[in-house]
Amino acid sequence: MYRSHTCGELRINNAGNTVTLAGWVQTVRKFGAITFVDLRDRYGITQLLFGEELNQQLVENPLGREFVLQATGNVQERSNKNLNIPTGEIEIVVTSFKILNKSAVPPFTIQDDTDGGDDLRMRFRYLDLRRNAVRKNLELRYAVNRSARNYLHQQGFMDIETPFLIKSTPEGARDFVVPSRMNPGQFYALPQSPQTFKQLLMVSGYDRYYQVVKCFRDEDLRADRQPEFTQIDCEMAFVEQEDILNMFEGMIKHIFKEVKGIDYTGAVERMSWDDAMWNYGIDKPDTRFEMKITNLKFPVTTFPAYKEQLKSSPLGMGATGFGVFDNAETVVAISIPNASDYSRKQTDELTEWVKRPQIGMGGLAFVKVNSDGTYKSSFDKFFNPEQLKTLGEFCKAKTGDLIFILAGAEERTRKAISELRLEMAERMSLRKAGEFKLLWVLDFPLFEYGEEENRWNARHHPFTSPKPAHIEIMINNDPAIEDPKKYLEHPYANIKANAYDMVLNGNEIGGGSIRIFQRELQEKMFAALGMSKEEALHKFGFLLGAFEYGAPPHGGIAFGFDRLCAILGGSESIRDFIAFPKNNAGRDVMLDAPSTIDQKQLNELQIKLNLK
RNA sequence: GGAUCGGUAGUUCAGUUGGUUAGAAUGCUGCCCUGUCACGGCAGAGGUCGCGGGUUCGAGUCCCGUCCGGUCCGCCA
Repeated sequence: MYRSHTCGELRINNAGNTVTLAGWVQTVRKFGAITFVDLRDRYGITQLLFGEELNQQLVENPLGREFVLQATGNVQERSNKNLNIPTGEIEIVVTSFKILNKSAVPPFTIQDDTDGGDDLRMRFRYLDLRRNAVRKNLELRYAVNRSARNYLHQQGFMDIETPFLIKSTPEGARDFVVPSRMNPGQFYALPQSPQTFKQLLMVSGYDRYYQVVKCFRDEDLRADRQPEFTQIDCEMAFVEQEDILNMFEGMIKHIFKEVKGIDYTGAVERMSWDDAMWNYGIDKPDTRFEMKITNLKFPVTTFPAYKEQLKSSPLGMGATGFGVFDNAETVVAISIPNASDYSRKQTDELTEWVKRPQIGMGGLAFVKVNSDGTYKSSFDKFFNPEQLKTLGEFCKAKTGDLIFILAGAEERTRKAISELRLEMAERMSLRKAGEFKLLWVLDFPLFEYGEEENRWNARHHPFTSPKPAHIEIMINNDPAIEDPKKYLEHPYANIKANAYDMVLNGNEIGGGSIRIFQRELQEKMFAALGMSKEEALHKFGFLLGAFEYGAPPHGGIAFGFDRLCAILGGSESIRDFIAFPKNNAGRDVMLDAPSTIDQKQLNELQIKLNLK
């Protein structure tokens, strides 16, 4: 028996017991004749007291940081208690000890506030994982996993594993490929998601499926993106959108309750994609705060429903004399409350901020609504006080507001104002850490225009069904785009999908759709994406075939598990919620992977390298 | 594919307009210390300033290239 207790469980009522502990040496504090040792395991820290009679043994067997130590002794109440730790009222008076293993001096301190940098911590991830901060994240991850599984199990979902070695279908993301030794010249692909398998399971009658499953995408990384990542992947048969939204709203609320102790009361807010883009400039708005954008000018084709607003806008029709506005396709504004006292330095700094290549705007115009009711703008040369007042009122600006205005090409400008909105919210401390705000974004466009090939791409994926009312548009119109500049006028641009995203604090945490389940419509969809009949059969023949044998209506959703954990843990980066993550170049710096392979292996695979 | 920030002691960092022997904290080693828990005190060891080239009387500092790491844009159905 190595231990009778963990290092986290002994309390004052254990006083008098004889116990044996095993763990890692956190610190050694020597005081002449007596020595204190903090012994750590993943359950906590317990103080060991080595008395005078053990001095000689300690000289012969010196202890160092991270040594693995087994100690037997008696629990006693401390004379000086440490109320900062749960075991702080007691200590173990050691009677005998044994060094189970020595340790080299660790390259960084194993403490909550470690001195180790990110790179070093990743290289020695097995040491980093000993730290409380990282361990807490993995514990949170496990709690979320368990909670999701519990909920889904209660709801009758069945966990079914799907294969990792599958067929490459390079539609969306790049596939990771795996050469097949037994089939020279042929390759498996690792799944970007179990999408088609879960649909086949619906055809097979497993009408409630889920899996906490690894997915693989060979694309460039970000702080919140890894080449292999985990999804909570779910699918249901005989459901419509409303059923899915209710079921998975329930799941997230269940997780909030079990993991964070938060009662998320009331229904999750719902917003159409059009409204999200119109009011926030992005399809995943952070709704913890308002600060909606005002559309002063925009292409009618993008927002046909708002034609009237364009007419009433002070910039919408005709020339103002200010070229920046007059020449822009889109002009959008946000009012920042209580910011009219921003200095020249601050507005200059924000101007530089929007001019960075990542944002890419030409400049930043502003209007201050002064406390005396007057308006002061960065373009006073072109606008008289009356015009400024009209503009300010149109933006619904209040006294003390600072209105920022961006002008430029539709897509870029809308994205920029959305970034500026988040940046200003950050500066005004409106993105509160402990607050969680969920949102469903609905009615996404089914297609998006692909400039490179001048054709339609599936915005979600090619298995997403159109809104029932829009199926006719698809069937009755040719997908071909004659004039690339007028793609927005093509009937396909108006087709909305039965697709939905769940957004948490401005992060997409899940997305899904009601699927196509009839062969004809699925074929029509492949054709719309520029796939020939032969190509569709070659890539997805199995699915089209399955649809001929009684495919039920079905739909589903997948949650980004790593990201969900990171947000619940209050972090921007998902790496500390993954035990062994990759760096931003897709490398595992601990394993030093990827790496070259032996010529023997290449020969077996009949692969010849052709490196540039 | 692109932008940007960084790389100096085991570690985290400082290092001025280019100028004598490159510093601090922490860690490490040794000695002292019977109530610490970020213990304390004294002493000591520890550096190819990422790498290569260039400018210069002289480069950690300036220039070019390259490698490594962080963040972002493109990309991510």
